[in-house]
Amino acid sequence: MNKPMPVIESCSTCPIRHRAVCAKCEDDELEQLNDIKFYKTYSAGQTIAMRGDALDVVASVVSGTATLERAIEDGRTQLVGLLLPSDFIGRPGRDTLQYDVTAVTDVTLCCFYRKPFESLLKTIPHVQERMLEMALDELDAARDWMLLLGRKTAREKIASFLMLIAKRTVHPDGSVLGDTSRIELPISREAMANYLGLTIETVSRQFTGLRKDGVIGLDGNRTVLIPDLETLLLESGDDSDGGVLF
Amino acid sequence: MNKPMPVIESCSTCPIRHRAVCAKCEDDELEQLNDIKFYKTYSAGQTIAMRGDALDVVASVVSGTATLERAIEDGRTQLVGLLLPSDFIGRPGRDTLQYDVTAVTDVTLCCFYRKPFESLLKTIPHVQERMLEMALDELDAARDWMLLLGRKTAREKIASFLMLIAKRTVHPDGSVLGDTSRIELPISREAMANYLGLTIETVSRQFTGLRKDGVIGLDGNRTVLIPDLETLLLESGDDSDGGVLF
DNA sequence: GCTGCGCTTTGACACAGATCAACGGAGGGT
DNA sequence: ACCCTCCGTTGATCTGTGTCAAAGCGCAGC
Repeated sequence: MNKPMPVIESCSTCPIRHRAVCAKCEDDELEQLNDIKFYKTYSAGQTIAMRGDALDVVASVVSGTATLERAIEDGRTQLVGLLLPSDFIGRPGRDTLQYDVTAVTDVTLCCFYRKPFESLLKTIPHVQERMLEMALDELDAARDWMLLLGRKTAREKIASFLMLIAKRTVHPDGSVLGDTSRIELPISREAMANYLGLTIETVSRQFTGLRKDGVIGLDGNRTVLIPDLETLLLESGDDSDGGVLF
Repeated sequence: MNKPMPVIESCSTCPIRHRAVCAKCEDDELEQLNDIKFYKTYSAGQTIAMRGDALDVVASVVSGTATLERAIEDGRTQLVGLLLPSDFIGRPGRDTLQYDVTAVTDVTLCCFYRKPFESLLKTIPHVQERMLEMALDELDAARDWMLLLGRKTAREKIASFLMLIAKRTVHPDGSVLGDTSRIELPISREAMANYLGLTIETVSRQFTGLRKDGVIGLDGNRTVLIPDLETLLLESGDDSDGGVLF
């Protein structure tokens, strides 16, 4: 179903070396992280952790996609985060997990036991620095998402989501935005619905609508063709964005 | 309209000394912050800063309430944060502001120029530590809010909002949760609507509904009586919460 | 005490998206 | 090749919330 998981020898060859919590580390600091890290893999669909679990381990996503989910009694659920490679799971200074974490594709995590990691935070300022940066970035992303959930129409929500994926898609040649004309959706219709505060039926209808209007093309369920990124951006509702993409 | 602003002599007598970014500072560290801080006040309704503004100054809210807002072209706006005393405005490492910041009551800010503040971050680990803690807390709050915006009904949204205010209300006697039977809403119906992803008409109708059902009482527009916090919690949709209130 | 303005409430109606239900199509197991 | 299951699509209808409109209420200024 998937390509075999790449074997990672050491931090220096790690694919997320320059984007994860370790991004700012010097070689000697990296060494310290290297000493206490360990890898764990999960297969698609598997639960990584559940709300209320003891938070003994924190981790970075090395490859694959996972979701962060919040649920209420009657079955309603809201996806509150999409964890792509380099994203961080868990938080120092808290001992139970607040969300359900699920692997949606096969996932490899670079894990640390929380306690030693917390000690390292104090001795390696570059890790804490990077953690703060990442937390603030996620906070901004969460706030943009609040605008989407509170005020955007279904069509705008779908368009915004596609823009998000397009922006985070790394292409085979390594470029990030070069050819965004073809993107792979990392999650199912159901997960998308949960992310966007919609039902799967509405998601499906909006996809059909955007296709009929020529904004996107569909090639199977998971592949979306974007003939013109500008048009899609317009549909997303946040044009005149100040234009800052990253 | 308001009580006169309290004059703050030094950090040691500051009302937010133990909750703001400086919470973990030792006396000598506090001294350093003290040296570069300055106060600024805004009156109710005034714009503190706008999206796109250069972010030369970062600040903590000392007293009053401000809002963090995101807008799209056609006038739709979404409140993405409620800034109460001890909350932080601005972020190190970014040079333009992402949101509109508005004072909803008279507000006093404890300000720092961003550049020197960033330098201090590197030399005073306790500030960075606290910033990280606060950023992660806000991230959790933002995610809970995403659940609210994406999945809750109008009535649940209002109930959740009232719970939020009840929890953060500090009573005259200094207790936090003691007598929550009477709370003051810090913001107008319009701001509430923008916070909850509703219209003011719906907000109004839900207030009326909750009153008719005896869940709350109203005393004027800004004062809400809560006969039974349990009942309100039930209406908010996140009972079986794990019960952790703080 | 009146007048006018802003905020809130209430009412009538419209509509986007939810809900309920049926169908289609791809992939895997036998 | 067949069936079965899972996922996505499409259709018909319902409903919660938005929209448009008007009326109530409190408060500042004259």
